[in-house]
Amino acid sequence: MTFSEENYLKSIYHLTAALETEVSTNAIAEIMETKASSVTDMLKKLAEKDLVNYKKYQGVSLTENGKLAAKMIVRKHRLWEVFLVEKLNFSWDEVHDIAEQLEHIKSEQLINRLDDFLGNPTEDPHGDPIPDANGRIIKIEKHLLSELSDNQTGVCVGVKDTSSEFLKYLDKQGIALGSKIEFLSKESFDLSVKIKVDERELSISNKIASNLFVKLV
Amino acid sequence: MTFSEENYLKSIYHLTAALETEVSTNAIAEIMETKASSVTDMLKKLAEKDLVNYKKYQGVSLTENGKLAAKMIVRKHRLWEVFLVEKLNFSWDEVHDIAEQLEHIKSEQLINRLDDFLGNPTEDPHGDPIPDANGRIIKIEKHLLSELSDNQTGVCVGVKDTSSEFLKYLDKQGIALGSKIEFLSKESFDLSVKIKVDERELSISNKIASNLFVKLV
DNA sequence: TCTCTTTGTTACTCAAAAAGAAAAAAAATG
DNA sequence: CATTTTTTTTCTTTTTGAGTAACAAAGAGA
Repeated sequence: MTFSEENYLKSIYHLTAALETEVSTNAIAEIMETKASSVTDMLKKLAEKDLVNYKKYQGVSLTENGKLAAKMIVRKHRLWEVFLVEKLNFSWDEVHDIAEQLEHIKSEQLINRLDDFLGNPTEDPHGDPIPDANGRIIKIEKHLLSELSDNQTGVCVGVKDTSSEFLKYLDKQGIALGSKIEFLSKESFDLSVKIKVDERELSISNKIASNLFVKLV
Repeated sequence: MTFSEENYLKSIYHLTAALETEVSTNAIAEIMETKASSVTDMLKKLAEKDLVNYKKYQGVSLTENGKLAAKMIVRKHRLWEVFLVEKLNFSWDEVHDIAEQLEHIKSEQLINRLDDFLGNPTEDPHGDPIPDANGRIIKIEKHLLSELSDNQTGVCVGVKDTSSEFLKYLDKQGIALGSKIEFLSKESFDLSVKIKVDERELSISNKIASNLFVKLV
C-alpha cells in the first residue's frame, strides 16, 4: 500500500466515523486538498483492492478490510503520538506532523512492541482512542463542554480540534487532559461559558467550549 | 530530499568511508542493485544540489554538505537501531530493515530528542559509531579478530558483516558485543582460529574471524 | 593501430499522483 | 415536468521520480 493510498483510507475513515454514512467524492477532495477527479481515480484503485465500497455517484464507504486497514493506520499514528509525548517530551501541539510520517512505517511487529513499551495506552495525547491490534476501540462516554448545564462538573478527556493554535491556547489557559472543569453558567448573548478550572474562574468562548470533551463526574 | 537521494548519499558515504577515495559509477550501481546509467542521472541531480563532487569519468566524492547529510542519515539509522534493541527488545539481527524505513523520517528535533532519550549512545547494536548532531564520530581502536596473534585477548566491539545470518550464528555461539575473546591459535591449513569465549573453547573459520572486531585489553 | 572495457549521453518507458475540460448523472427549482 | 445547477465521472494531460536500452566517447592494453 502506498503512502497516498493510506492517506486516503485514513481520511475516508475519519469522515465516515464522524458522519456514519457514505462520503462524497467532493468531501474527500476537500479535506485532502485535491481535486474530485483525483479522488475518483484513487477510489477506483481502492475498490479494486477491496478496501472501499464504491458505487459511482453514490459515495464511498470502507469495506471490512478497508476499515481494519484504516484503523491500523490510526493506531500507528496515535501510538507514535503517545511515544513522542510520553517518552520524548514533545508537547501535544507538536506531535501531529511527525506522527503523520511515522504512521507509514511498515512493520506489525514494531507497532505491537511499541504498544507494549508504552503500556498499551487506550488514548492518545489528545484523548482520542487507540485501536488495539485487532482494531477494537474502547469508547468512553464524553460530552462537549458547551453542552453541559449549569453547575455540572467534568474532567477534560479530549479535544475535538487538534490544531496547534487551539492546543497552545489551552496550554496558556492551563487546561489539559485531566483538568477538573466546573460549568458555572452560559451567557445567552454570545453563548460564552463561565467555568472554573482547578479553582480558577475563567470565561471561554462558545467556540472553545464546543471543542473540549469532558467526562461527567 | 527524496528517499532515493538519501539512499544514494548513504551508499556513497559507506563506499568512500571504506575506500578513502572517489567511487565509480559502477561501484555505486552494484551495491544499489541498479544500472550505471541510473546512477549517472542521480549523480547529476546530487551535484546540482552541491551534495557530491562529480567530475565526468572521474568518480564521485561527497562535498562537505553531502558528507554531513549522509552522516545525519547514518545517525538516524543507528539511533533507531539502538531504540529498537534497547527499548523494544528487538534482537540485533532484526533491526536493519525497520531502521531503513525510520531513517527517512524528517525531523531534526525528533532525532535529537531520541538521542537524549537513549542516553546519547556512541555505538549502535552492531558496534558501529553513531555520529553526533554535528556529524562528529568517535572512533575506537578496533582490530579484526583474524589479525590477532596467539594468546592476545580482546573484547568484542563490533561486526563487519551485519547480515542476519551472521548475527544469528554469533547468537548461537554465544558471542555478543562485550564478550571477552582470547585468541588461542591459528590453524595454518585453513586459517581457522581457536578462541576462548567466556571460558568456552571454540573453533571458528577464517571467514567468521575476519568479520569480528575486537578491542585489545 | 585495434579491440575491449568503462563511463556517459540521449531518448524512452513506466508508474503514481494529480489536474483540467467536458460529459453524464443526480438534485434542485420554478 | 422541464430546466437549471451541482456533483461526479471520464478522458486526456502533465508532472515527477525512477529506471532501462542503445549508442557514443574515452581510456587501457596488446
